[in-house]
Amino acid sequence: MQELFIRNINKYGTLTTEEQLIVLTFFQYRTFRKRQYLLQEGDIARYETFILKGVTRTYETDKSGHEHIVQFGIEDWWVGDLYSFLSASPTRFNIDCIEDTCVMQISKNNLDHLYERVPKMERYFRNLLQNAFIASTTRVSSILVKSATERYRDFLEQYPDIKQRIPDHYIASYLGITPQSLSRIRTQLSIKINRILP
Amino acid sequence: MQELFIRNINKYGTLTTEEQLIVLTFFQYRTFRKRQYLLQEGDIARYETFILKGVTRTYETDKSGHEHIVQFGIEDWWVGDLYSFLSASPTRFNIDCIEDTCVMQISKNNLDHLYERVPKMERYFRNLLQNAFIASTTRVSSILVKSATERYRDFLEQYPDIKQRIPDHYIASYLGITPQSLSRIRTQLSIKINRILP
DNA sequence: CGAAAATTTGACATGACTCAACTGGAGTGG
DNA sequence: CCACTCCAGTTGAGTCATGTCAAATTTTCG
Repeated sequence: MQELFIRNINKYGTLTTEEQLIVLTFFQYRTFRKRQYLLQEGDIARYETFILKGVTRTYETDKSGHEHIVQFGIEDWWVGDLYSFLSASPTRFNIDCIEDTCVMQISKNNLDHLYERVPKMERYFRNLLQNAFIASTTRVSSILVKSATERYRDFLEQYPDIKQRIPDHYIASYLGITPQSLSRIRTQLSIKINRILP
Repeated sequence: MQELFIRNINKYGTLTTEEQLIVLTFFQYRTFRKRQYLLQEGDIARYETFILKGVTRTYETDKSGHEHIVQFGIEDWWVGDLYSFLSASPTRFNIDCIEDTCVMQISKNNLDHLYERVPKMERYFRNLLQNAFIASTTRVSSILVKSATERYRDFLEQYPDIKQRIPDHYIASYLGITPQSLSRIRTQLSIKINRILP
């Protein structure tokens, strides 16, 4: 399964077989059960995490106790709290698994060493961060600019396959609305569809 | 003024004097007037931009014609549309100047060459992107989790000096609310303050 | 099968928006 | 330098989208 990881790295500059082996020694393979935490509010994020298989949710709890999902993680994607990881300060996020999940993890120390040992990885992470930043910017713009209905449609389009793997109330939380509102949006949309396909 | 730029780069691994000179050859110094566009919707973002002096706003126009500010740019910060820049596709953002603004700009070609010529810059941009990504994640979380009033207070705290330089209705747009709502929030807050300091 | 969780639905409350009018200050042209 | 315009900011009234609370229904999973 770890070849998914190597393939991901090779997207941004191919590693030699030897480099691949070196890189892997800096990572730790781990598995998590459904509902298990990868990270809990107040912890320091000791690892950055690449998902080989499974789904995670990164969420924050507001002062009235409601959860807000900031990001989903799926195969071939990184999750973590970069701020906590880099500054060794307590995180305000929780990350847990929606499915049983297999990951590769790297510690701050190992990451620092990895950059020295395999300089190509500097470029890999730069590219990764470019994509993550672009995705995050798109998310900001989408929350500001679009209606809940549009955001839901975009979500379905962007993750057509993920729909079956994530309960609706999590999607609602990600969209920034209540499960009740999402339910109403869905009936609205299906009414429209039924007008065309009766 | 350009020493601000060099100092910024040196935050993440010091350049030799020679490297500094090389780096500068890849950049272009430019000035923009207040209200002038750095980038317009539909353009391809040819440059990434470091602000030496001035203030910019990056905004998007929704289908009913309302503007939504995604980011402000001030001294010592980068602005641009990274997606458009990297993919050479038309941008959906506008960037214009709130004050007369001086910048350093680099093209995609020059940036690619720069990485080869001065590999340290790879690390600089990685670190830059880390910070940008963290900032963007914080913004997402803040929009999802906090009320408009809280976000306004956070904004004032985060940019205490910027308040005088940015009209309120831009701040409202950045917060994702109308100028009217912000005005009401402000009177609410001043009422509360006056109760303590009558 | 049965308990717990997820989803839907209804009634009502509320925060934010729209539209519109008014105020005051900044900038411009005669 | 003043008069005028224009734009930002404020305020009020009414509306609407979304939230809250509560309950019914459906689905999931031990």
